[in-house]
Amino acid sequence: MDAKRSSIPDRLLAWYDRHRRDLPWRAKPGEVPDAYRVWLSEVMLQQTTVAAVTPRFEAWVARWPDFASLAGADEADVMAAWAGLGYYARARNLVKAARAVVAEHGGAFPRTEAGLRTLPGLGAYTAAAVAAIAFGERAVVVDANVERVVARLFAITTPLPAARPAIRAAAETITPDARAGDFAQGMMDLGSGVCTVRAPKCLLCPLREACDAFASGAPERLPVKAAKKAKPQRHGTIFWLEREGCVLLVRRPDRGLLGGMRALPTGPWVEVPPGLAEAPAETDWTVLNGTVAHGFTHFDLELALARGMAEVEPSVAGEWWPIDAIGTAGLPTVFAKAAERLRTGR
DNA sequence: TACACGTGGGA
DNA sequence: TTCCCAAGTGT
Repeated sequence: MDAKRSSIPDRLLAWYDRHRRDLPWRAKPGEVPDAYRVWLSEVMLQQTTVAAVTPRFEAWVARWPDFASLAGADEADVMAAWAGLGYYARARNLVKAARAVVAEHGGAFPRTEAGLRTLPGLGAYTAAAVAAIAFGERAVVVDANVERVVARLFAITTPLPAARPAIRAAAETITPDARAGDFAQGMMDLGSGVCTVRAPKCLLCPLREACDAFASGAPERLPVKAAKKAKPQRHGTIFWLEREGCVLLVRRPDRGLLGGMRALPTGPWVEVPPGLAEAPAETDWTVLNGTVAHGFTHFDLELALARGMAEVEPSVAGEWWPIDAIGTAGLPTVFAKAAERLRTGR
């Protein structure tokens, strides 16, 4: 490795010592990291911004401060606590992993990348990040920030995701044996605040002199990404069934979209508006004017809203939830949005 | 490998 | 408004 590359770890660590972000899950210099908090934060931060995670992290650790408390939690409470954060498999896997730690590891988190990797919800990134940050293991931590920084440092022009092996190999060559956790967090802070997607602040970058993309004059062109596919449009109907000041909520199947979450009953989500298909009860439905639009990762959804009074027993299993407490039900955003419209009938 | 899987914020 | 994107994982 040439001299400009060999200086990267020291330069990055020195920059981190001066500019590290103070985050609620991050141990202060000299403190011993709390593995539970490190793990929880890493899972919450998957595809989710620091701004969105911060208040949710604080509320979560106040309620479930360690593996034992989370392992003993009611799964429905956990899912409701996760509502609005998205990617709900993360919450299901948090409970599974906490229970595995208590039942199979004697309450102690595995301390190696390989051991962590066996737990549900800990993939290549999170296992490496926890091993490095919580336990000081030298692990090669590659998230979207690191991908961007490394693609630029080494001027890797292969489009993502095909570039992943080359990026990992390059990251391997600059990962130090000591302070691997600080190095990982430093790379992420650098990617987040300096080596940004648009308009990178190269004049503030400690690695500028080692960066081939900076030398090229157009670092923002890297990394190259593959073109994305168009999102299909789907249509559906949400049903608001009332009885004595309550509304019928169902629990979605454990697998699949919004799995395990409390929800309003819906019909199918399909190419053509399905009308009142699969309504949860026979009644005189009123279809509201207007629709609710919601974008998921891989399709856009337009929902018609139907209101009705329960005159007979519903045809689906569910729970009657007080309408004036609908905010405590832990509904995913798409249903919270619809509920706000339906509650008032507008 | 490719796709399913959420959401809110910035430009 | 629309598009892009964020500390990815599981199948």
